[in-house]
Amino acid sequence: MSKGEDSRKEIVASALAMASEVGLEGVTIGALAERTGRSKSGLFAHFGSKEELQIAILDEAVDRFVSLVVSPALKEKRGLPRVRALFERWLAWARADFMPGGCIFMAATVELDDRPGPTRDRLVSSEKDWLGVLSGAAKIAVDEGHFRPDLDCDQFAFELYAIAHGYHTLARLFRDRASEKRARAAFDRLLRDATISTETRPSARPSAKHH
Amino acid sequence: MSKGEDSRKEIVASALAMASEVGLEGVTIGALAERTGRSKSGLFAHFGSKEELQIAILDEAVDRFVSLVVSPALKEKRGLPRVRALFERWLAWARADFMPGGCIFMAATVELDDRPGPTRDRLVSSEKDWLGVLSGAAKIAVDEGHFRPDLDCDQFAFELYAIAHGYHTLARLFRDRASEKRARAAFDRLLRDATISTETRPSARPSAKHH
DNA sequence: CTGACAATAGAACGATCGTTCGAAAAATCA
DNA sequence: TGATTTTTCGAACGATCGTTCTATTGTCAG
Repeated sequence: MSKGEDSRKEIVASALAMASEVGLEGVTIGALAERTGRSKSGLFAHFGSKEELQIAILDEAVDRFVSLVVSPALKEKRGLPRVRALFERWLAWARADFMPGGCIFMAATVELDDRPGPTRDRLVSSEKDWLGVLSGAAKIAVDEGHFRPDLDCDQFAFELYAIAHGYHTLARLFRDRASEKRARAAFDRLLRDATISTETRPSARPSAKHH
Repeated sequence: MSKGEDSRKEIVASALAMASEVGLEGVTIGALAERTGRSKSGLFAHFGSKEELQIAILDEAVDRFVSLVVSPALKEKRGLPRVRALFERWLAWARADFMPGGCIFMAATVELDDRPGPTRDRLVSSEKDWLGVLSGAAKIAVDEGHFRPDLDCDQFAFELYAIAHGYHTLARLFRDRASEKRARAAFDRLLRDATISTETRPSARPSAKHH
């Protein structure tokens, strides 16, 4: 690896940590330069614009997310074990030490939801992918017979997403461990509901088809 | 009302709208002055510091939240109707036209969770209050016999909180109406679980309760 | 109408923002 | 090694940041 790639990697890693604390916009060229012991212009030359730096941060985060959350979970057995792994690793991701300010995606979502542009586009597509992974994992669990056949997998993904966001928000705001227990309890309830077949519920009839 | 109070109100209202789009830190004195047709220093004099302006924004948001969400819901019948009203009004709040950038509390939470100070303290206490209202409403529903007696009301509040945050996040990120349906479905599932007593869950049994 | 006081404006402050440019230093290749 | 390219730096740019002054305007009671 060339020298340039090396220092770019190092800069982006530092920028990722910084962005998790102060947001993508809060990662200032000057502050990042000082943090990494470089000159403003020397650092700036690696990216060409602040927007490119922000995209580099998001790309780095996606890479790490895939290698720390998605890939390991895909090595778990298909179905319920994989769904569990995705959830557990997601929780762990949100407290990763290289993001001392919390999940960068959740921070970026709030920051970018009103600012059209390539940075936002990158975030939207990666979040869409992630929801697809969650929904797909649920679908596999259905196929494996772990979940009920009429489960709405997109709905399952939404609720999983909501639980993780609720956990993250409250854990960071109140600085306690309680919300982790709450999140796990909510996840258990979600699993219970996905597992139990519909005919055991009052108003449901044994359905053959889903979708 | 004096002239000063009048313009302060007007400034804060404009600042609230702006903060929902660009965050509390993004509300710059200069931009806000131009937006409200005033001089920087004239506007600044109303607050004395940017931090005070941010607190004023949060206070204004709390006032509106109470009068648009909490108070009306408290006029609903105790128990389930009130819980429903809190949820529905919360969803509506998140799309209020005076916050074109979405819920200010959710934006502020991400922005302030790493920045200790009076602004963060204000936010934390108001979020704690809100979770207390939700939990309390669930408790009343238990007392009224609408929810099962062994319901964990704090857990209920957490899950309601998570659903609303998931809705808000995805609605703003993907700019579609789908997440509203998802949120309502998740809420229904939450209610179903809070309603059915625990002993009916493992095995199927036609319950008497429905809404 | 006048005097007191509140509200707003204008100009300027040092600091920092993202960005540009040309030169020095370091790394790479012949 | 010498030549060349890549990487880094220092200085400066105009713009904007929050904030502080002083001066001017507007409001309102006596």
